[in-house]
Amino acid sequence: MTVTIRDVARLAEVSIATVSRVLNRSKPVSPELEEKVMKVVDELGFNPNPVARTLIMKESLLIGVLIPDVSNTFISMFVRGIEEELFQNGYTALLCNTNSDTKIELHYLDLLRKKYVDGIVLLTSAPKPEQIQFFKKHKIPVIFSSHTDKDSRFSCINIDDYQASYDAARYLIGLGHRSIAFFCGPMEYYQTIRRFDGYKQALADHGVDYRAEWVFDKDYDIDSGYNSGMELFAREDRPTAICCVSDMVAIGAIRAAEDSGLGVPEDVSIMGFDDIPIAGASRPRITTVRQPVYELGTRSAQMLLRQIRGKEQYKREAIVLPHEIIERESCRALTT
Amino acid sequence: MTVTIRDVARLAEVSIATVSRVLNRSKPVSPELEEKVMKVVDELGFNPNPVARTLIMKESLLIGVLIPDVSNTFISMFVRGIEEELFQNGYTALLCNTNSDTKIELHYLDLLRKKYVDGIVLLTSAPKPEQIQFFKKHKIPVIFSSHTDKDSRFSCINIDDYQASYDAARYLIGLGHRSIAFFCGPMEYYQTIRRFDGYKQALADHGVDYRAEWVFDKDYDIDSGYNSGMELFAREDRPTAICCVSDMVAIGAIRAAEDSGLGVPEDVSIMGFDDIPIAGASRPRITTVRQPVYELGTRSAQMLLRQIRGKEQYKREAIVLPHEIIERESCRALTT
DNA sequence: CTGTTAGCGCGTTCAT
DNA sequence: ATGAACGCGCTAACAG
Repeated sequence: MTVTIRDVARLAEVSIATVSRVLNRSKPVSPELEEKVMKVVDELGFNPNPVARTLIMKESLLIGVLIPDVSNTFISMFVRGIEEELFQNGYTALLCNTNSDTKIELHYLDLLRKKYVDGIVLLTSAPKPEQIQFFKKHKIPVIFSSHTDKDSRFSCINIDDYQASYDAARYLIGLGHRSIAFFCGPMEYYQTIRRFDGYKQALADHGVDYRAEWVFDKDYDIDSGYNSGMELFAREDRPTAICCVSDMVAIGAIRAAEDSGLGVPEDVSIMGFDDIPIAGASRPRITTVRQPVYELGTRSAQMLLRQIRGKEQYKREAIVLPHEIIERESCRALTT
Repeated sequence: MTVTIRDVARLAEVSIATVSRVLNRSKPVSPELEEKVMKVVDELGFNPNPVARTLIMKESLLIGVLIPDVSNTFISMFVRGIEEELFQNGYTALLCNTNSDTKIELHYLDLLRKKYVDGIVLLTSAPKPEQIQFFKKHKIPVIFSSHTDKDSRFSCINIDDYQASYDAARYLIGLGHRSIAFFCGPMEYYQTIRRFDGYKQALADHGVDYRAEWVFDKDYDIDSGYNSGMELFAREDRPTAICCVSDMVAIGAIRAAEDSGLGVPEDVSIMGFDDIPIAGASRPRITTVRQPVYELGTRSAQMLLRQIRGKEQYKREAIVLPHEIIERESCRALTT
């Protein structure tokens, strides 16, 4: 049925070793034989079986991509970047949604190892001890994305979450706001903590009061933004601006504002994060902190490939990509 | 380094055949030996190497997922459904973005075959002859999603695109609209054609004029909707309503309306398609045709697994999932 | 430069 | 019920 290296060898009247050598250029072969082999290979449409190859070489051209949830736009754009880069290099992505559940993450990690993936890109809520442990033990090339993982010895790529959040808050302060709420993610997330710190520092540096009751730590989705918004807007004492942890949260918050009879940005300024496509098209267009998502993906893949190819010589990299404030319509200057 | 079946056999003082038999329950083994084996398996934490297994069994527990682009929300939700179901059953998804490019599709198809994927879920613009050819030749289990592929012998799952589009147009007609534009996808897409037919039939059945200059066949994204909108709204002779091929197109169209000084739904009613989360949160909330995306994904996976497990006995299935019109704020009744 | 041979790790006959 | 031996398709020593 399927044509094997043996069939090629027989028809070309050479040994299987020779066929293997011309196909992999692993050792010199005389031009005549090479031609004979290639001819038969073309005729038969021979394709080396990658599984058999993996069994020996311990390399599969497979990359594991561990993420919380693809249906999140930010993540799917990130994945798209990874996949694009991997494809260019002959690798394929194994998609693993974990919901940030530690058990599922570990389960997948183990599965990926057994499938001999050549490397793993990890996008997780925080670099968990179990994960660190896993990669210390198994030495599988890995990139931690969206983390700035100082202590550990693993490569990582991220924006500067602290600074980005600081900049967002400062931007609002620059607009004249003195009461700024913060709609962030769960406080177990390393990312959340960094951004929260940036936010607080910006307030502190500019003499703006920090108010714990204006911090809502729900999740990254629309509903979280909406619920936080409805809760906040029902109070008498409202802030004039809100920093959101994602554009989706911002959209939920804007929705909540309208449902509470508040105008954005007339009554309350709302700032997003990520700059997904919808941010520039929604009403109002959302002022946001742009992350180079797609590039985060391609760069992750590139780093991982460098690591895979560099083997032992590879030196850990820690890349920080620039963020940028995109001014649009959802935040206005306070002219008291 | 890695523990193999041989290590287990040695420590348990049995043959590797016995170990294999208890692990796969392929043949009866005496209780005593079974216990001995399991004990050693646990102690060593032995995991059979799936690659070696694949080489013999020709099954990999890998499923190829061929899609145009994950970063499209509709698609990423679909993929999420697939992945969730596969995970429950011990399978893993290989993600393949093709941009609907026939060459890339074929390239991936061939790659997947060589990796011995157990099956493939295909979400493509149209069931192309090359694809039909491929699956006739290689007999790999496959599900065509978002296609109602009558002629072919392959299983498929979809909503009724024709009827859904018909219903959308009729809904608008029921609201009193008599001039309805259609923002659809590329006419090479089978899906586009079906929906276009449904739209035209609805107009015909209700005595509404069809106007070719009100049909814009761009793409499924925000920009397409925006560009079509800007072009249409610049004209003197405008329709009172628009049927869009996706919620993203609707969002672009709404944006274009506002940029053209038009209110939605006061000046123009705009209807979406898909009902992605953003549809219910954007301003105005988008009236749309709901597709059960996530279920489309899980059902696709289930069908594929049935096919894989049923082998020869499996009979082709063609499932049509229900759609539903979700009334929200972007369409209004015309009170002339 | 080329061919022969021994595995990679596992499932499965074929004898016992 | 159990074990020895073979082979899945390929790469990499090892001879020549």
